[in-house]
Amino acid sequence: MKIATYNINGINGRLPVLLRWLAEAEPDVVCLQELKAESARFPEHALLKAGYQAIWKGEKSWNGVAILSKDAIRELRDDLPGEDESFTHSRYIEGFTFGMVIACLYLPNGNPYPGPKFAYKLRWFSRLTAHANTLMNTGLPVMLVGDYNVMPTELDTYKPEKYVNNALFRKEIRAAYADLVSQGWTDAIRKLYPDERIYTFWDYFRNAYGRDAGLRLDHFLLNPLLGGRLSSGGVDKHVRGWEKSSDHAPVWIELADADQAQ
DNA sequence: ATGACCAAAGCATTTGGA
Repeated sequence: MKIATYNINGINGRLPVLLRWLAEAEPDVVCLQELKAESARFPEHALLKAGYQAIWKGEKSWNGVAILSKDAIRELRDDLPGEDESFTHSRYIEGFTFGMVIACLYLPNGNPYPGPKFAYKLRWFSRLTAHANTLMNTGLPVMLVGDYNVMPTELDTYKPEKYVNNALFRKEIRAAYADLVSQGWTDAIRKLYPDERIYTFWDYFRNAYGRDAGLRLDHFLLNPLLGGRLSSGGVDKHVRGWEKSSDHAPVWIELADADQAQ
């Protein structure tokens, strides 16, 4: 089965692009970020017509996450656990579908560094890591999918030196990512392509896509039950070149059936 | 160092994005 993640950057403005890509790529499950729409404005009907059931959590103007599935999907939670008065953004939704727990997340950008937004990003990350530890120990197949707003290593940006003091690449945030992964998660795309420069985002500015000045920000973290089923994956880079495209491209992986995995 | 391009909100221009 095929699972994808796509920071759509406005689900209503880019609905034609999303539907075109869904018809072409035929993923079974899709995690979406940056809906930029209130929950009531989620295009549920158009997606049902395209064959997808959905769970979502929007908010006015910004953020917003959703999970689409060709099979029934049950919502498990619509935020990370814990208390934080600044935790009002719609950045996390977790569902159960195809026998797996799928967490769809949109980590804060965190710029400018240093500052309160970067501190918020670190706080958000530490709560994700705490909850990830809980999920890791459930005994269920789990994946943490979405826009992490983190380039994990120097291989994940076209120009590492330019990003040393950027919130997407600061050493604290790379350390937080490495700390999360060390719980036993597999970074699926990096596992499949250990040495390649693979990007999932190209800025609208400065012809970044044309110059391939990209960043790898969208990740699949698989727990060991799913890591053994990973069979392929990639970035639908051409979609970034479409008219009215998001600044991110869809990323996808394929898993072998549970009974075929070893 | 700056600005370049987008969407949303709301109807001009600001804000956030990464």
